[in-house]
Amino acid sequence: MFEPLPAKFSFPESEQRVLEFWKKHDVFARSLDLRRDGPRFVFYEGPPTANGMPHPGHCLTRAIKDLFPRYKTMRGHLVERKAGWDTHGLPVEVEVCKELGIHSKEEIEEFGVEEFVKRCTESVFRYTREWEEMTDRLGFWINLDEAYVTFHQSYVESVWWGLKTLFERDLLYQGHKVVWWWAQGGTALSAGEVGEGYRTVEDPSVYIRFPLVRDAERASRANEEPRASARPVQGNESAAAPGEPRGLKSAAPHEQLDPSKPVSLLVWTTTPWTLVSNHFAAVHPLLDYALVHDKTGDEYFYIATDLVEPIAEKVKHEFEVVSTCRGEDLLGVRYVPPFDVYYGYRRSRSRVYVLPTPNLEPLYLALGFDPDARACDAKAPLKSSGRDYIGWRVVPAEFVTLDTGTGIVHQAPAYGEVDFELLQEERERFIEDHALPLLNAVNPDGTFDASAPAQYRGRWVKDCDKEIMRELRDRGIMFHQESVKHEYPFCPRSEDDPLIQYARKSWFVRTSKFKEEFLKNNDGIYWLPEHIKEGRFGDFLRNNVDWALSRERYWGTPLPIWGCEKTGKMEAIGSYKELLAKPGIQGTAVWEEAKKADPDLPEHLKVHKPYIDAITYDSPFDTGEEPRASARADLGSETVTADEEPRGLKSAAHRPRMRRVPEVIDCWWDAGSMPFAQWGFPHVEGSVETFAQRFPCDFISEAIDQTRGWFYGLLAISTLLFSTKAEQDGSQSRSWSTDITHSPTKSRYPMPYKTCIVLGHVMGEDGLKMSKRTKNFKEPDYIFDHLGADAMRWYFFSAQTPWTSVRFQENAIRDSQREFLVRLYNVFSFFNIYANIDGFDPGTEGPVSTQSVGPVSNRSTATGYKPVPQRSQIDRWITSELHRTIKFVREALDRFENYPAAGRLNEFVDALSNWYVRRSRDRFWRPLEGSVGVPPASDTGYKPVPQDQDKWDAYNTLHEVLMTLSKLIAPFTPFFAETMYQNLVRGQGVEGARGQGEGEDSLCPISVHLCDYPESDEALIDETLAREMDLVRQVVSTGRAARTSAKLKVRQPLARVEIILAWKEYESRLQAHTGLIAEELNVKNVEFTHEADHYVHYQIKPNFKVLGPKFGKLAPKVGSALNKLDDPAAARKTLLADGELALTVGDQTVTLTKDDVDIRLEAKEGWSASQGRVGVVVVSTELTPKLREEGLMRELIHHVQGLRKQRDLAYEARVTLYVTGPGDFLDIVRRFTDTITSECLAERIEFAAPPGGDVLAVKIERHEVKLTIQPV
RNA sequence: GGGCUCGUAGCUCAGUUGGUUAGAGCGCAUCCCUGAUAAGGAUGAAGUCAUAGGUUCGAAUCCUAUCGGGCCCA
Repeated sequence: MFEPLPAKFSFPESEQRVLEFWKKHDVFARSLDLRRDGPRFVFYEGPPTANGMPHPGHCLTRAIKDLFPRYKTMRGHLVERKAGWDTHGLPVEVEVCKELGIHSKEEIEEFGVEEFVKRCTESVFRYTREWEEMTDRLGFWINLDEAYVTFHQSYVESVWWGLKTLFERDLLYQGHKVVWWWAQGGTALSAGEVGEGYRTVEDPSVYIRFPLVRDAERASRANEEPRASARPVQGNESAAAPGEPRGLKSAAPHEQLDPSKPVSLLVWTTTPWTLVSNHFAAVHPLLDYALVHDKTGDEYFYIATDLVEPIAEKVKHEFEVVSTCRGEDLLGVRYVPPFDVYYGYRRSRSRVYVLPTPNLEPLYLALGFDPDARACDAKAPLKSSGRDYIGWRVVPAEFVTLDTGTGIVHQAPAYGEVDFELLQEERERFIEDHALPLLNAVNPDGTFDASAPAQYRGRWVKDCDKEIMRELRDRGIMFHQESVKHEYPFCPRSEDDPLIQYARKSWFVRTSKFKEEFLKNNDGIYWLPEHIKEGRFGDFLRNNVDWALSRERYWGTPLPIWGCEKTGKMEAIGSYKELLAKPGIQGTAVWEEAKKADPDLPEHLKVHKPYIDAITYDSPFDTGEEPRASARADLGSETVTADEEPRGLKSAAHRPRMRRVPEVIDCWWDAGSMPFAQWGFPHVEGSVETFAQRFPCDFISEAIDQTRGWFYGLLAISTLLFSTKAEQDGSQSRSWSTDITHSPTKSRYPMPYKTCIVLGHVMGEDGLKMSKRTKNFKEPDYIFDHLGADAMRWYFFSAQTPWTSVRFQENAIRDSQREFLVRLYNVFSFFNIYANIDGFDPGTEGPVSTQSVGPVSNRSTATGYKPVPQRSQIDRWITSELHRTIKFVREALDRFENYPAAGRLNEFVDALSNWYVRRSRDRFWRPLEGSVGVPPASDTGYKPVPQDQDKWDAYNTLHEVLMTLSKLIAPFTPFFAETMYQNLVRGQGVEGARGQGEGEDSLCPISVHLCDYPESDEALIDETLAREMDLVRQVVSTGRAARTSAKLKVRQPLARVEIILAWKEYESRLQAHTGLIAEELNVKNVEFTHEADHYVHYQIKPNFKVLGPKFGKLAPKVGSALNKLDDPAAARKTLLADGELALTVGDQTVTLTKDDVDIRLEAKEGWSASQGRVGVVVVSTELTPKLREEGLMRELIHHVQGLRKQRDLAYEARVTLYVTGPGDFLDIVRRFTDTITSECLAERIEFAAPPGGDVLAVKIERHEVKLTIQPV
């Protein structure tokens, strides 16, 4: 007995019961236990952040992450799944700021870092419950109880270990980076965040004069060597001879002019505030530049030659080109910038001088090379010998274009990435890096600092634009001013704050040194889709730049570097324990007191700001040597610096202390460290071994935006720490990694993951990005409650390849559910109903095999069991289809291709429902021999009799198929699979399932998820039968079309169909199935006709695939000649008889063979015929009286069945049928009494008016008939 | 602005190495069937394969450019 299914089956409700069942029996844990000795399949969970509600996109990721581990588990692997939470980063801080109603870093400091950080820990777990519920409800099996958490002490210390290793290998260093800076928030934003915040705004667009310094030195040289002739064209090499300032050798056109004439570079900018910090003017060395005479203002300008006309037109001035030159001729030309603050700066002569701002320190230091000069005249020594000016001269740059501006670009390296790179290039020419200062008149909070002109100090730079422009106009520097609309980024979290590009000191990891290793590693990764490997990801690796690691924020893994306050020398710390073991440790009390004051404070916070910052220790670097001033700034000192009086002297009485640098690190680094940090490697006991067993990983999957996030982080960090190159680098930490990389069982590449499925994004109902504002998507919970988790999962798996973006549409999910799950449910329910009616027993004495169905399966105790090969054709056919499907699905899943696998399952269920069950229905309905309709319960001692064998074959086959299917779909739709399994195999609904261990043995696990994945049995696959059945289905489909066109209902039996096949060999395939075709088409006879010219036209079509290569240019002509054949039927005969056909094409004759052409059939008009791919089917429309009578009988049965349904009678209920009507009709009914009573489960037919009750009056053809049924 | 990717029926998507007649499902319309009923079947309408060039005997497919969407980076 199978637990009867409810009248109204609800997927969501049944899923709830399955969830309870899993929980009650701890099925996930048992599925792991079961495979304890199996080979590992390593899965890494990319940690989500739980500070927001989970949305449909997260469901997709989690569905895919569940599918393959479930599959691998059923294939015998041990697939541990450790969850993780990403808890650090700016988004968390911003979320907390929002709650607190604060904004800037100052406000955070004011609020208190201690409390702030505590709030962050609370914020990141705000939605943990929702996340856990979603995870659970979706059926994503993952160990949430032992999740790794990136802010936990053991995790942080693991990350520290990695960073220390890199620091000691000189792979972690400090440098500058120009970032998109949110000044009000005091932080850099990630590219993604910047991308979100672009808006169209109107900004000033100004053309500015940079008057030239009429350099006497240069001019005299120019006179000696007027216009040097041919020069090499390569930018940098060209201009400067060794030891000479660049450009000095060449002569620029203006040097021929009268020195009293005003000559300027004309530059363009949209950010006037950056002019204060101007350092260079850049030209493209290979572009043409013109010296123009502006007749309107009687002055001279340099601009790019191609822009002379557009600019003249724009400003409505009359320009005259005096002469032209290459950009490289201008290199080294000096100019006067708009502001004097740096240009005119002079190093103080006084012994003690306090700089007004730390931003001046670089300039102050740079002037050390030429202490007596004003900055504009200062020179510093070059590597090549000689000296060059430290600024305010023309430099070469490849990035200069003619798209906008003047072809001469104002350079303020502190506020532009390319500007900054250019500064670095210039620096390369000098012996000392700091010979060229980074000029920066802006504080990190976006206000002008004390080095800026007095009227702008302390004000937000963008607010000063207008006044700066007015000043420049007043001073005659402004040449032209307008405004321009363009895209400019704003802070996406605080929409009124424009971002600025701003150079910050930052810590970098030298990833670029490992580019080759990355690529080698990438080479072995199996990417889906494939193009990621060489495309997006490969490109990213090839263009690798050093990882900017540090963040000037509060909530993140603290950078574990302590520096000597005196010497600036630094060292890295690998763990908290290591830190506490340092000599002269101080500051631990801060944490202890905080903990005492608030015992609930998470212990993990002690490795975080601000507590960790309080810990200092004695410097090991106090060797008495002089400090380097530049080193002092590395400790984040913003304090005033005095000449020759280093800050350290203040504490000279004490031993110098080691203090932590202030930064925290990029949270992507946290996530990328998870392969080892999730185990607390190497500090936690046993973690080295644990890690070694679980590295590298077999499978990860996240959405495409993780390419440069987690995917890169994982690969980069693992390669840096554990690759061959890492070993060669050598370090004291090497012993850790050798354990991993020397393990003979692990291949060195790829690491840290072997397969990566890159998912597309989930879109809203309208195909656009999901948006909380427009609410263009349904919440996951809504789908769970209305359609169920399986429906959502199936939609994700089956609707498209996982890497295309998918619309989250309720209707689409419902449709895919209907197509697969509902259809499958119908079959399942059909089986359930009739198996119970007939008392089919799947075999209770021996357990059902967990292995796939096959001749060896332990099912011999099932009612009427017979091995598959001895069963009927259709049973063998569906079993064969099942095993072909198993094979296909396994192969697809082994390649991590869920989409084709799901598609194949869908096709199988369609074949099962629309062919097997439909074709086999009457086998299930037929009464058991001698039962007189009363089904024998299995306990009445019923013994199968031979007459019933076909019925039991059908039950066995369908049961085997459904049972196997439940396992096959288990990784995809785990809930419904469980429901089916419990019902079919365990013989009950999940809620009634036997308790743990009870009635269970190795062959009958209590859950489908503890079963092995079905194996395909080649012996049961019959490819020939599959092809035949395919052909039959096509013929039947064609035949039905023919009936439709003749307007003959399928109920009406017909005398015969004729099948005309395009190819003779099809006939032999169909011969064995004529009975089936006859039944399906409700005809008495099936005939094959070969020469049927009266039914069909023949067409001889060119087969270009063969003709093309054979005839080349003649092929189209041969083709059209074939299409224009006068008598294709005759040509066909010739071809069939002789094997070849001569054809005249133009003036030549060609010979065609059978392979050169395609013969097609087309039904002639006037026949009830229809054509399909295989041929033409013609139905005979002639109705004999006998056929007509049969049709009437079927019509009658149809109405009776309608009545049964209308009365809601049980399927097996017996009735008495009352019929009245015309005598001739009743005669027919009498003749068919046997058929009617059997089909309608009628005990007898009364030809009398019924004794009351509902009477159905119908018209059957021309007969008025009254019908009534009464249950017996 | 650069890189990657996609653009095929009203919608969602297939379309293998180029082969002349571009498919499926859903939806729609008409009809049928109904003892699986949240079903099932048949037929039909619907496509300048984003656009423009090129290569080729032949292009949805290969090449180039353009337009549009997405993602990543500037």
